[in-house]
Amino acid sequence: MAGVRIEQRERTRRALVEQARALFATRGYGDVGLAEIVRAAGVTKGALYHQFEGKADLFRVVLAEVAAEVADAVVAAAEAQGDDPWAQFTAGSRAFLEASTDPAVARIALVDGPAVLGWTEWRAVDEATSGRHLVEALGTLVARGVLAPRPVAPLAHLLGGAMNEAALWLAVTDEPDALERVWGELLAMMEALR
Amino acid sequence: MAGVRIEQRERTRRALVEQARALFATRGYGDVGLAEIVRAAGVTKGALYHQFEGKADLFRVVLAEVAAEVADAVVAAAEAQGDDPWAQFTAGSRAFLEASTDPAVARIALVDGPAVLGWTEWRAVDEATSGRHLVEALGTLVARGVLAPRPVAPLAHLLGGAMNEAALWLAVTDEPDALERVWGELLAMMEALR
DNA sequence: TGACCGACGTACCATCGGTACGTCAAGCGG
DNA sequence: CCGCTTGACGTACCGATGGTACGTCGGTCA
Repeated sequence: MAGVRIEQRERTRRALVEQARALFATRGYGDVGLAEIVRAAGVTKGALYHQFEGKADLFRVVLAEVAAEVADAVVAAAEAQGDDPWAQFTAGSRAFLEASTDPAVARIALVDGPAVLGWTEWRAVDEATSGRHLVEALGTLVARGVLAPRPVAPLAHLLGGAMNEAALWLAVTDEPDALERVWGELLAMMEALR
Repeated sequence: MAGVRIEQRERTRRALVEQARALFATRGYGDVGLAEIVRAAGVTKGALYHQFEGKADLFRVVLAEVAAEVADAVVAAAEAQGDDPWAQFTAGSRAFLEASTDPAVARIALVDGPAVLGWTEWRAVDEATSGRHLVEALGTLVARGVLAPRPVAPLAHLLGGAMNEAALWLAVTDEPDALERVWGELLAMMEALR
């Protein structure tokens, strides 16, 4: 059978996640109540607490979705380059920067994420999505001799933090050429490591 | 006429800020209620709302205090060097990293700060404290020809973000030599800009 | 077909941040 | 020294919030 149960289940989960994502993105986790979320999704609090463990758990799912989309953009950009690891690295970084510049992404993934889930759990989500690709890219660069041998993990933290902060700045600034200026500096910073 | 009024005023403000800071540092802004804060400070909610505009305003004062202390540590470390601008730059950066590695500082200044006040206002606090010194240090490095002429603002964002992320990692990790490893990578990153 | 279970709505609760208002003493002009 | 003002604070209370208990109804399956 088609499974009316799981179909219904998935429909309410999708509605809750989508509406919660839209509300969290525009007004932030703290300023959005469950009543508003369930009203927008067309269900009740009973449905929400049946599908999720609570407000924070719903946010966790939203964050995972956002992070996965960003990671997909990074992978797509990297794969669009040939098999030049340096080009893949820079293209992936630029894709991350552009994707995270979306205010909705920045708000959920970079501002509320660490505060709601705690930094450690937030870091685990990042490590499972975009962060992993950054570590892998740096690893292959070292393995191929493009980068001098060095500990990859700390460098990934530094570069990731730099890109996160840059994305947050780009998300709120209104200078039209800000992205290119930041990207220029970031690229120079990465080139200097070569 | 010592001013019993302003003395009393300052005493309750100090008590509230100190207790709030301790509680926010250990359990985070969201998990600490006003009732607990005023109980620890030995006053009531009436006193809190007489001295502050609300919970977020109290947090704002706590954050300003923490940020000022970090900035003081940065300035002290930089001034301990002679008038070598590069030594001042690196010493200040290292002092920032060490100060922000304190879990209490990291939690308040780096995790909850942006979420509670919003990223823009949080950035303004940083810009008024540690961030300002970073921009100034980079400015003099460019002016003295130590660094090639380049836009300072984006670079400050990138370096500041890198150090923030590094501090957060150091605040939760238990590797004993993590600080030296991260510092080594950060120093290499900064040296590469020379 | 009847027992079971997953999905969900309703009613309710404790607690939270925030407000209104009363009280009391310090300050201050006369 | 007196009386009025005002700042500092406590008490009682409010609406809203996240979370829970429980009832119901329809799909599922032996």
